[in-house]
Amino acid sequence: MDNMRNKELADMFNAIGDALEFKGENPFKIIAYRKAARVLSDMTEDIESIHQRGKLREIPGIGEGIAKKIDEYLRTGKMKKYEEAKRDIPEGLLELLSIQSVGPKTLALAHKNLGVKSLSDFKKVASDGSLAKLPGMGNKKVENILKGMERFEVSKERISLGDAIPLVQSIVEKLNRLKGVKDVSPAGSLRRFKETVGDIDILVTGTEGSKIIDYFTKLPEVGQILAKGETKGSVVMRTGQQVDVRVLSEDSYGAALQYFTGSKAHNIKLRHMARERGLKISEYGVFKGSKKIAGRIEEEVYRTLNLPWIPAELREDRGEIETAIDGKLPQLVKYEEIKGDLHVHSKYSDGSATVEELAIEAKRLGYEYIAICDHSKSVKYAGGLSEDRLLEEIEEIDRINAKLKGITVLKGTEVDILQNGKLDYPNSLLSKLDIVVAAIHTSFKKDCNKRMMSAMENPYVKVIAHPTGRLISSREGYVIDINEVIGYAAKTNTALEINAYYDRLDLNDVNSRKAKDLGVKLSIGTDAHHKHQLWMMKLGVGVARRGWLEKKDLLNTLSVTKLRNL
DNA sequence: GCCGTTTTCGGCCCGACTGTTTTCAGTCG
Repeated sequence: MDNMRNKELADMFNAIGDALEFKGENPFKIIAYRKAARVLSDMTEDIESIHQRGKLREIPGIGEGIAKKIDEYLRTGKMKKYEEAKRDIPEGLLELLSIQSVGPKTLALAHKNLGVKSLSDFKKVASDGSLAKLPGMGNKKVENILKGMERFEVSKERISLGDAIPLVQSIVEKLNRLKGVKDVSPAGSLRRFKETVGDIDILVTGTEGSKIIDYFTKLPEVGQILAKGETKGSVVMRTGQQVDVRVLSEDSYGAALQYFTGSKAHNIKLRHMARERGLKISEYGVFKGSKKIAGRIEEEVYRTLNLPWIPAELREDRGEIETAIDGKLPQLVKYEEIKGDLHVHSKYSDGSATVEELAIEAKRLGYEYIAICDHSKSVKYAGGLSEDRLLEEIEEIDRINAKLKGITVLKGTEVDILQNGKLDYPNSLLSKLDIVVAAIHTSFKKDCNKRMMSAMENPYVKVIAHPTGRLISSREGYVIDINEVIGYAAKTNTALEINAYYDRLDLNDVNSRKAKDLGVKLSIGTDAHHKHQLWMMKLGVGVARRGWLEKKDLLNTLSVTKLRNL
């Protein structure tokens, strides 16, 4: 619920952009609207407060025209330009732009000449030959559009990071085994650890491109081949994800990696800077006139602009380039600096592994500790522990700690924050634990701010778990003012969790950064319910890095002793 | 529509591929 106006305005400007594109307006005008939309949704500050201070024009990407429209909307609740854009175009038509090989020109052509208003109209004119007869169209184009429609109907969802990473790992391993392959690296939003990814991009250096592409397109998990050449192969996996592999020469590997990692906004800004210096950046290198001056590694590309290398997770055009110019980039936390997982479930509640199995797996992962935080008694559907059961678990943890060397099991709980704001266990019990994580699991619309704040006032509560409650694939989350929660966490010195479970990633990148800026510590927990889910720590670290977090901002980098004495 | 140590007007990020063309438009990443 945070910054709602920003989101509304961003959606409106994106819609205007789509409409103008459909109408064939000046492309740069369209870019301007989309840029304004992106800036608004990336902003941590509420647009209303900026508006009240009269500082709209100071936001980069917001000029006279768009500032006026924002003002109009915030004052009257309406925006004429937006109403106009919506009025002229049939509902749902612009969604068809997501069909592969269909862009604004093709769609406008079909709409004007053949009256296409929906997917079924569009399919009909594609199949009966009338679309192919239009000027500039032809049989091959229409064939591609029909293929695109098939894919459009199956799924247009972005892939979750938790599904994409294992898939990419297995492809990377297979490519690495092939003779003639030197480097293999994922690029794109996956490398930036964005919470969902569109298509998966993998870059390869090696000789004999066509052999590499041939091998890739014949992998057993490939369902359909979209394109196949000497430098690029594009496929749809049986599981539905699109994967592109590109083969490059070593002397342009860095430039290509930089280019294909994105984000688009980050790259546009870099190319803008290059232009000012009389340079040109492409996926093949940095050029001064026709002379190539960089391209082997990413560092070279950044160096030509007098910039330090910028970690992929920061490349969103959220101030990282300006900060790099000032030489003030954060020392992002590294996965190797994480000493343990601070939120894991065992068989005692709804997990599938025993405490000992989890401890052994944690040790194998190189951790110093793992915190077992099973559910508390009121959470019946998740096998919440009665007070006696928790005491038994505490005793078992003591026995395991005595037995196992090289790993410490921390006694914890994910104690429920009840409807009335009270905790599900008495303080006398909480005092026996190493770490108390508190969370809301019921009544998402009832007094969530008040309940969380009252939990933070409890001296034993060290962490608030999944503070917004959202599920990426399916749920909005609590009705909550996250800014107030973050502010109160700062005041009470309570840490907020970055829940690393792939469908949560909660807090997200932007809110984690906000928390850090207010001096709040963060705690990464996988919320794993199986021992094979502990790897998702990597996703949590990805979110932390996207949130500009450093080692000192996280509880997971503290020693066991310091954690216990929090 | 935005923006300015070359500009308040005239630019605006770059290249490949494909299919339709006979020199280029549209789409994509």
